[in-house]
Amino acid sequence: MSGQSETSDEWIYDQVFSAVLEQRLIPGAKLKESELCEIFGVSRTIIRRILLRLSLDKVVELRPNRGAVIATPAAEDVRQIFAARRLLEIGIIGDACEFCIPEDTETLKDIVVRENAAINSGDRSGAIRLAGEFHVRLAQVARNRPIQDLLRQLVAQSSLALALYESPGHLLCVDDDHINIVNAVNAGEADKSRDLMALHLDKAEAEMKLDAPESSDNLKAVFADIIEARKSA
Amino acid sequence: MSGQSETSDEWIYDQVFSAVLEQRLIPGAKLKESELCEIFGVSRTIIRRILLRLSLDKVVELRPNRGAVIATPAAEDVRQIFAARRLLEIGIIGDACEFCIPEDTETLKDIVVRENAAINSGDRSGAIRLAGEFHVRLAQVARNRPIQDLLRQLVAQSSLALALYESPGHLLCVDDDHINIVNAVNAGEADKSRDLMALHLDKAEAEMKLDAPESSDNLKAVFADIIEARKSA
DNA sequence: TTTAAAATTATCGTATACAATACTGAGGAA
DNA sequence: TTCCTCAGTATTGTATACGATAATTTTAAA
Repeated sequence: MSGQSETSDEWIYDQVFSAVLEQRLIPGAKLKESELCEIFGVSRTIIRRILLRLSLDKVVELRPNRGAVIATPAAEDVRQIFAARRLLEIGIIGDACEFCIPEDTETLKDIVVRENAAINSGDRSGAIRLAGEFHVRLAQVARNRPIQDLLRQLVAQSSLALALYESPGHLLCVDDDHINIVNAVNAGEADKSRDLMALHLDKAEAEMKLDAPESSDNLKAVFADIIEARKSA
Repeated sequence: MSGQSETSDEWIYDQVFSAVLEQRLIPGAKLKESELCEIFGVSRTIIRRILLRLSLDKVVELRPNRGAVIATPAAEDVRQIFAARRLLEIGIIGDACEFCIPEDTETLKDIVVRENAAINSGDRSGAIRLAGEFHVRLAQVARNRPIQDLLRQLVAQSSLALALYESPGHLLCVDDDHINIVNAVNAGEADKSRDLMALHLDKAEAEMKLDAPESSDNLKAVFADIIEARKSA
């Protein structure tokens, strides 16, 4: 939509998104246009364009005449998001195995290295972002642009979900899932890659406490223990 | 983004999209903002928002400082779009069979009926739109909102591709694919549904002349015969 | 006649102004 | 009190103004 600004837009979009990943912006937080204008030094025209994009990616919710807030996906939404990811990612990994060239392997490994570095240095936003980029890049290796684009949206939503549903105090930790997948894909082992990916996605979903009652705006639910105590008394 | 205008936005978006489906706007056609403003009686603010959405859906291409044009997907893009659709639609149809309730069947059948009516009355835009809606609704029956949203984008791109690549003079004609799929899904026959859907998508892709050289802006390619004739002379 | 460069025009990109809507809090009635 | 109503304020939605970039035409020279 803009020449130089395609970059500026992207930057602001990423800044907001990073704030979500780092839980500086939690689901439900209000995004006042005028404040964002001051922060980023641009007019509402720009901010509103970015809010629209974020809303189309389901990262923020645009409430007519009532402003934008960080989206609050329900547990069921997250399950569906992961179901969609399973379909796409397991579906394309065969092609990824077929088309993977050394350069692709190089790129993927580099992402994993940087991801682990981010985890070790406590760069939460960077780690989540790189984890997401890994999955999107795999779609690129499969040589399917539309799926890559779709996956980008799903990954963004997954990242938001992570901020909402991960166990409190849960720290990101290094595991070998990603690097194992790269190696299997690089070796062209389609079946093994599929299995690894399936397990990895299951694990990622399991890490979120989707079964827990949503930390809701339902006060009775939040203070259920007190209500119980009063009943006994 | 707007209260009443969420509706108005949608309407203008659909009007532009319909023009594409009816080939009143062909790929490459320029969409001048000021003209769209006059036509729809709104300011550039609104038009630009809609153009941004159309571009995110890959229906129009936004060229920085050079305006918007109807997108021109390459043959390879269309193949990838259909590959993505196969993945999603074949992937979810099992769930559709499982969750389908009479009301869903009713809705789907109604779409097919209206689609056939549109075909018979020569309503090209309506027919293509309803055909697309059929596929999107099937994702809804599968109870997966994210996939439904993703499919909506893919279907929009497919429709654009249809305008580009269908055989010249090719008329839409009634076939039983959609109604057969509804019946199989309604009966809960997962395997049969999958097969029908796979064949249907293959057929839809095959109807486009993706192997033909693109009717390009490459003059030498367009007038290759003349060049050959002169060589012989 | 053709080409190249400069001036002109048109269109896009951003900021801002104004209008419409929703939020907030004070005052009054039940 | 507690609830409701009605200012006043704040925030969003749309239109418009202005500056920047690209397209076009004109003009002049080869």
